Amino acid sequence: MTDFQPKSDFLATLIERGYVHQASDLAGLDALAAKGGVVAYVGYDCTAPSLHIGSLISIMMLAWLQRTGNKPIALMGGGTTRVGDPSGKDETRRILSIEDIEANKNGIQRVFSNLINFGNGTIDARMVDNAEWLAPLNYIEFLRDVGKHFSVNRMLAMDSAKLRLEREQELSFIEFNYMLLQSYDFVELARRYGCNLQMGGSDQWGNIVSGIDLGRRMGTHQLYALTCPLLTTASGAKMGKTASGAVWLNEDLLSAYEYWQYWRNTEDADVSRFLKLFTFLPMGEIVRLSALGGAEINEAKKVLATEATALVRGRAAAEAAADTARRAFELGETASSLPTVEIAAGEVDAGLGLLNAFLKAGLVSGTGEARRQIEGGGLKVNDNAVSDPRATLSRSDFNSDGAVKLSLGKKKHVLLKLV
RNA sequence: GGGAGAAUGUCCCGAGCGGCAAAGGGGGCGGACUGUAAAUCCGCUGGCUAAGCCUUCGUAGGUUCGAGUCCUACUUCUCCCA
Repeated sequence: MTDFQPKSDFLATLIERGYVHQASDLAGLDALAAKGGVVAYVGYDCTAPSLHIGSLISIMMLAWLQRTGNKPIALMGGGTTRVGDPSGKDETRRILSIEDIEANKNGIQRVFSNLINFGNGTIDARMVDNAEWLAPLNYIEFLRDVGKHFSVNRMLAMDSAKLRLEREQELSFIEFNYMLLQSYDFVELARRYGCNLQMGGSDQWGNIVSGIDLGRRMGTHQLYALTCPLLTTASGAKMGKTASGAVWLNEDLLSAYEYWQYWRNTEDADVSRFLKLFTFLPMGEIVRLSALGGAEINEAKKVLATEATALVRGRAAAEAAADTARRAFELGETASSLPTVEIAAGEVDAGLGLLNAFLKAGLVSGTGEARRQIEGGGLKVNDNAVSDPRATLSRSDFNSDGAVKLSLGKKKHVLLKLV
């Protein structure tokens, strides 16, 4: 892959920035991309009300595709989610109701318009839902038209099924069918929209290639596959997980400030890779930032955080998050833009215990945890460590704006504000 | 259909002669060191109105002063035979 010299901007960019893990026919795809002839899709399951950063790479691939003169399609798995993809999963996922799937779909769709332009022009992106053609399918017809092209022997040999079988874990028939549906999606998109490339995470390789195969058997034009690596951090953790859960792309599930913080806390060894994958910064700038050593690399992390946040949440939100962080961490100020929780003045006057104050602020999950954190020196009120679990909050702890700063550890701060 | 085994702390894996809030590990959180990094070291990791009280070992009963541990039934999963 490294010795391939792409002629198209699309592949040149993707390869240079580290998006490419595996591809079915690089030369053929390159030729197509060089003349702006690629129509590529990525499918997204509707299993949660928002995508998280695990899906961000593939969205970036769609964005680059458009920026290099080709047409992206974002496919919502409104149909396939009713079945459940077994790829890379140990256990059967619970089957979601159709209402949940629809609600999730509505949440997921929102992110895309930040990164991709939708419309009716040749290069404008399309958003489609595979429920459109999967839901009305007739079982017998589907078996005759599509099912006959699949070999169970071959399907059993593919990783998604093989792993389950080897580990003697349940693989239900409904999941086993997922591959057929995803393959059929590819064919359907080829027929409807001239789609000729499917991209996705490396765990999707089997499903994608089997779609190419189905396309050939069902007489579509030549189809291509391109996968990106599944991301882990330099220290091996899966990306997108934090203490409080996934790193969501939607604002209502994770504030811009917290999203910015996620990127700010990137490990040194990941900075260069993430700048390439999760920003549109030109390579020259990335090379310069990546060369920063020691404490200076923090500058690069701030750029990464702001750029990555701007992509998904908008430039203004990203700048605001950066500013909040700068005040809180570098100037030691109590920035009024920190996450804020309101509290009734009467509650404070009645004598509010610190334990419960931290609980209200959402910094601890219970007073038990608050007690433990006090023992470990992890709780601070207005930057002063708390030592007495029986202490209470009083009016004098609040500043002139009627706010106290409660902190858990060095990074998590919440303002309690009187109302 | 017959036989054998398993289910443990609401993140996961996993020990547990009738005295158990229950070993150990991973993960996570906090502290120290740093640079809001990694690595390393230390502490914590059921809930609460907290020297006490309450609720936990698949479900429901039973034996016992006392049950995660013994008995019975049920549920689910795995394996072997058919």
